[in-house]
Amino acid sequence: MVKSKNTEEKILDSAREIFMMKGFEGARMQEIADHAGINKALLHYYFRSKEKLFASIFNKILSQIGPAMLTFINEEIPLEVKIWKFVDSYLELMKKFPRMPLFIINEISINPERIIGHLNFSDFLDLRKLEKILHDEHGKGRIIAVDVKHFIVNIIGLTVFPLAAKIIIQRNLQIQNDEWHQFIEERKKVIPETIMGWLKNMD
Amino acid sequence: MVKSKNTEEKILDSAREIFMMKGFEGARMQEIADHAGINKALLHYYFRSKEKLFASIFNKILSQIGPAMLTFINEEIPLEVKIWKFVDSYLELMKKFPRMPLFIINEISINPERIIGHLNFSDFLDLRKLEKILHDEHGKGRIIAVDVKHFIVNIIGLTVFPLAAKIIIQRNLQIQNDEWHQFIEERKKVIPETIMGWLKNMD
DNA sequence: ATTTGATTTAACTAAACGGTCAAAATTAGA
DNA sequence: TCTAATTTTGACCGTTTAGTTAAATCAAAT
Repeated sequence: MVKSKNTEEKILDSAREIFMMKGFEGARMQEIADHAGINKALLHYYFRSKEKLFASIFNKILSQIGPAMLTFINEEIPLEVKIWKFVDSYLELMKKFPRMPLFIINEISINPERIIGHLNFSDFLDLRKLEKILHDEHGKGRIIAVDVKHFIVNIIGLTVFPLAAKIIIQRNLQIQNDEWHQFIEERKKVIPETIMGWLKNMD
Repeated sequence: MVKSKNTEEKILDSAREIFMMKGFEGARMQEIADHAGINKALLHYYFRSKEKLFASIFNKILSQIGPAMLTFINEEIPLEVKIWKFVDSYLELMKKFPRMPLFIINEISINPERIIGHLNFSDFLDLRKLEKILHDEHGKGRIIAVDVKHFIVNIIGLTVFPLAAKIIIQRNLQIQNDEWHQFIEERKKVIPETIMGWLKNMD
């Protein structure tokens, strides 16, 4: 006999929702149970502790991020298109779960021990390969020489920051809720332009 | 008769330390008291509640950020230098409190109501003025036409993200603790280069 | 229909937490 | 030195929290 798939899924969905909204410390098992429409005891019946429940949803989330951005690097397409594909797939993924980036960064920063082993994007982001691509492009005189670390931090920073700091940006740049989607769409153009402008800035 | 300045300062320092490390929900009044070397009752004697103590350090922190980055915009210096000055002053300020950016973004995102009124960088960042600068530079044919919103998000994203995601970046790009300082120094060059490359990318 | 195992519930526990209180200690002015 | 206000403390309180337990319900197989 299998534990009702429905109940387990309802729990995981609710846990993700509440944990993302309040963080590990701020989340309450009672609130997760309420949100799932079940008893608190049943919550502990499925996932023995808050820590284990958190680990379940956290692993699930992390395992979804990688593959969603994996594809672009191996395809035989121009560098600019690779960047666009990365930004596009990342921003599309985050439309469903806007709080995900900030949630992940924060929980890892506050409690790195809990995470060890889970998060290495080396699984889906081959540093050496990327380094080779940049090196080759530079060899062909197409781009300036850049450090792959700054290349990655630049792209991810430009992409992730506006999502993580959404509320602050909305408040200060006065972007209404209905304009936010448009702003994110614009970034799909702006980010590749920014990176390529940098790479091609050959004075 | 004045409340011992020493004790109040010790409390505020400890509170900032603990709150930044664990967040509002994760922080414990007992831990803050221990860190300050005082009794928990004394903590409540100085700051009546956890909320009020948190508000005190949060306001203090926010009021320090603005002015530290204020100066650059009004000076009669080239745009690139303005950007460099902003990045430099921001990164220097964050050397003392590396967890500050993530802390601020997270607490505001989780509980925006608590913050209302505190955070508007419109006090020190005049959007219209910046817009005029970009417009004039474009008029002189020096840069492409860009949206000031993306200009700001780009600069802040490139600057703040590596600080906020420090642990994740260190793990994945294999930057040791003693190399981190060097990496941040490098970003003072990379960020202005990235932005200016973008702005001057006139095909 | 009865049995067996999985699922769900209400009621409970122990510990941790923010906060209070009254008394003790300290400080500063008269 | 004495007094009065401020500062500091240990002991305490009520609530909230994650987690447990034992009984009840349900579903499927015999």
